[in-house]
Amino acid sequence: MVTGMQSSTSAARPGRPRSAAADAAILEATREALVELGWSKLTLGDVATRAGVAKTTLYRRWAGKNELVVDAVAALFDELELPDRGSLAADIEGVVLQFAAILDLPEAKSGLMAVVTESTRDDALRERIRESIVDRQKRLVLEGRARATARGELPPETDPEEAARTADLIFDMVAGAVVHRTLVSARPADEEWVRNFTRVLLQGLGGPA
Amino acid sequence: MVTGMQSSTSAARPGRPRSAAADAAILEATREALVELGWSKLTLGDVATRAGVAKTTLYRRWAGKNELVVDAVAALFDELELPDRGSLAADIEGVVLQFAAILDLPEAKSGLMAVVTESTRDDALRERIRESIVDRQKRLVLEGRARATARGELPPETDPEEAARTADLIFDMVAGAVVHRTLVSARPADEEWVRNFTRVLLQGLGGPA
DNA sequence: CAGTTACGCTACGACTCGTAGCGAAAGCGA
DNA sequence: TCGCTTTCGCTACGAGTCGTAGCGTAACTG
Repeated sequence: MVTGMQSSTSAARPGRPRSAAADAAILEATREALVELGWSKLTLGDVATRAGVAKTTLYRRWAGKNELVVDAVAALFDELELPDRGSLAADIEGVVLQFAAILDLPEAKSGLMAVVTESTRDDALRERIRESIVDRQKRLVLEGRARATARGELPPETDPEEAARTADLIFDMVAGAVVHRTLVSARPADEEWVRNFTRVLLQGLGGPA
Repeated sequence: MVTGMQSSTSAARPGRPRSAAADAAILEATREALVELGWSKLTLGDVATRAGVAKTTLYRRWAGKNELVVDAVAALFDELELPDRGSLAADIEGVVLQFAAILDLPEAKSGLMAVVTESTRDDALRERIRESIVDRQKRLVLEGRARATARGELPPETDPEEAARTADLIFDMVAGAVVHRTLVSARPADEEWVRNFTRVLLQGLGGPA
């Protein structure tokens, strides 16, 4: 969730507690509005109406459109997993297809890209995106590499700093390619594309066709 | 420029001609406003004031914010070139560094991402982006491959359909990785990163470190 | 000079923004 | 049961932006 609450298990403060149901309804209404209206035409007043809460309630919990949409979209990426398919190539293909399926949702398309756009001028927002979305998924790269190393498909890493750099690079290459394919080229990241992508990623451009 | 004019060298229509200087001033003012205000806070009224034209003039030429920013940003990418550096790796590194430098401009960051975001809900806008930005740069991939094939660094393509698919894949991988590195990871695509990226792209993950 | 188009300017209704103020509701401890 | 505290829904508000219409003037053509 990562709302800006004062967290730290404040454990039963006095007064009326915030409605957890309202939180869920607001986030769901936000995703719904993203699908129907897109980012630019989404208004907080409309979201409040859809969620059945007052506009003021919404402003009491989120600072603005950006923060709200980050939370609404972040949940979509939490279901990503890396099932063990027996080989590095198969593992990559599997997780990339999952990622592509999520990115194919209209609420993910417009929501994620919009907050990334806004983050170019808002460092706090960028940090929030990194915490609640990006860094959480980087685990997939580390896990996949660990498995592949155990299988003997990749040489063991010696320099930990070098290893971290490579992990970041892989993440940028995988996520970047899928996003560009889906949003800019506007063509589906289907099985055939993923197969070709994985081949180039593993064997390079000179590899067998 | 790619404004929606009726083109086809309409050759001296009657009446007062549109001021070319106004076009240039508006696009320049748009880039300036993107730097200072970012996408979401950019208003067409402000752009008109900066450019020294009336707001109505602006609306007579562009349908809205999206179309205006596409034209304002497209020009930034036209200076990309592919100087012959003697090897495929060096060619790639050179053009990627150029691309990264452009993406580092604030007006490119916020402007490009914003219109891509809007294009998820506007097919006409996406097509406009493809025409005036994306497809124009795909030439770099084709040129680089042709050179590499001539040098013997890549096997000659036999199936033209397969060749086109691969070119699209490469473009998504290169552009996507640089964009993700620059905007999402928010770290510089400097020489070291580009060197590592190129190595993985050419030799794959299993290649020598 | 008449015809046509672009221009700058002003004004407008419609909409969204984010906030303030109010009374009522919901939880807590005494 | 009674206060105390916080949240809630609701209404209202000034400020700002949107996109368009109307008007008189400027620029160019035949």
